[in-house]
Order: sequence, then structure tokens, then C-alpha cells
Amino acid sequence: MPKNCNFIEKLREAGLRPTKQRIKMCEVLYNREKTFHFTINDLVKIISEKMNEKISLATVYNTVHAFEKKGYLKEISIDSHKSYFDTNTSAHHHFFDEDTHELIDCDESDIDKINIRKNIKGKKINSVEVLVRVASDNQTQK
Amino acid sequence: MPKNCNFIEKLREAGLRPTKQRIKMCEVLYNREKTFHFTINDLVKIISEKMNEKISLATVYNTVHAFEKKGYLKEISIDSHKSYFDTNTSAHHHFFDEDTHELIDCDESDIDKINIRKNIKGKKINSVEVLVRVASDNQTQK
DNA sequence: ATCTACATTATAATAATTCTAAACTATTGA
DNA sequence: TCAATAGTTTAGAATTATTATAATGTAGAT
Repeated sequence: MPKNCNFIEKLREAGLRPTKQRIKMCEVLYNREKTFHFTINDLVKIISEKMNEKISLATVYNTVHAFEKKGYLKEISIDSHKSYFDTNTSAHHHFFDEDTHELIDCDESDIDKINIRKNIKGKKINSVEVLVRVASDNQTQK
Repeated sequence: MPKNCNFIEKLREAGLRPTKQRIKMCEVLYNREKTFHFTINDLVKIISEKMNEKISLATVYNTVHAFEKKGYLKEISIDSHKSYFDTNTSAHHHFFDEDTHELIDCDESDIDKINIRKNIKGKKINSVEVLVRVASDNQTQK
């Protein structure tokens, strides 16, 4: 399958030049079954492991932010010490595993629609997101 | 009112020595009507404005983290670029004003109880928190 | 093929936070 | 009351994450 053609298209649509580095990053981010959650560090590590050519750290930062601005990535705030990004850019909820520091997407069906009873005058709601923190249940360990 | 006695007690209860700096920080944080949301920078600024004696930046970091560990403060993740802390340490929801970068607590009554339909095996839920991002409603400006 | 605007790169700069080690202080108990 | 000691504060250094810079490289248009 000529997979890269899709990425070249995708980049062009956003007005981003399809450079070697950006296509490489698309492959890492979007050639996946499931949505992908990562930190910049994770991404640099994956790229430097998977790819033969090297990529500059600055390019990874630039490209992630360019993708974010174009709506190809979404930043998730869970932990003020780490910036997570998500390839699922729709509004959705998350589980966060406090043992492994892993993020898990929620399906629409996992959480009922949230009803907000309060209004802040002159303000409209941009998003409503739930974070469910989980950790190993030591009760079952016995 | 001998307000500081309470803070000395509060610190002792947590096994923290009631030093001048810690009592000072308690005054800034807890002599308030409403819960207080702040960044370390905010706090340093407030202390250096309100107090006559100076306090070291390292002490503010140390003390905030000590208070957090003892459950006197809670860290809130909204923005990966800023660490917010909250004097309300109970599990509760927030509005975040994207214009002013201000955090607002939700009352219990503002948001219906969240029903989580998904289970992650071997994991128990530690907390469920909602973040409602709001911004100025330009529709009404007209 | 050449030009131009945009990208990439290594490195420097900045910002936030943590570490270090010396000086200080609250508590303990003689 | 007065050391002893264990915890605390402090300034500044070190570390880490991120952004800026400026030179070089490259995609796309002519």
C-alpha cells in the first residue's frame, strides 16, 4: 500500500510542506490501529529507534506543535510534569493509570453525557472532559 | 483572634515544624473566605508583596510540596505549561477560563454525579474529575 | 534551473524546578 | 537552661524541558 501518499496529502491539506521529517513523524503517529498517547520524549525515542536517519529534537518540537495547531494532535493535561499528546483529537474522556502513567481513551459509551448546571456569564463552554484516575486495586491482591 | 495558633497546630499535626516561613505561607493560603488557586509564581509574588521579610524561592517550592504531601494542598493539571495548586483538597470539578487563565471551583450541585460504565481490570478508581473549559462568548458581543 | 519562502539543524538561551551544602532553628532531654 | 541533633532555610549551582537563533538545506513555483 502506498501509505505515504496519504500523509503527503494530509500535510498538504494543512498547508504544511511534506518534508521527509514530517512524513516520518506521520508514519510513527498515524500508522496505528489505536490512538496513540505520547510525550515528546517518547516520540524522540521511538523515532530514533525505528528510523535509520536521525531527526533533530527541535524538529520534533516544531512538528508536534505544527500538528497541534492544525488539529492533527491534541495536548492532554494530566500531569503538570509531563506534556502528553493524543492522536485522537476529538473531545473525549480518559483513564489515567497512576501506576504505569498510561493514558487510556474512553469511548462515548463509557461515560454518560455530563450535565453542567452552572453558567458563567458571558462565557460559553468550549469542552467538558473527564479524567478518571485509576491505580492497582490492592484489595484483590490479598 | 489568635489565628496563628491554628496554623501552628495544623503544621504540628502533619509533623511539620512550625517555622516562621511555614506560618507565613499558611496565612497567605488559608486566611481566606474562598478556596485559592495559584501557581508557585503567584505565591512568591504575593508573599514578597504582603510580607516585609523575604522568603527563598526554594522554601516556597519545598513548603508547597510538603503541604501537598500532607494533604493541605492539591495539584491541579489544566495546562502543561503551568502547575496550579488548590487549597480545596477534596475531589471536585473545575471551570477553567481560557481568557483569563483563572480556575473556578464547582460545587457538588453544579455537575451531576458521573457514571463510569467501564472497568479496568485489577484497577480501582481513585478519582473522577471534570474540567470545563470556558471562554468569552463572542456571539453575545454583537 | 533558479528563486523564494519555508524547514531543519545544532547550538545557545530561557524558564521552571530540583539539588547542594552551609548556616540556621525548633525540639529534645540532660 | 543549654547543648545536641535532626529538620529547615537559603543562595546559588545544576538539571530539565522548552524555545529561540541563525546558518544551511529543500519543496514548490516560475
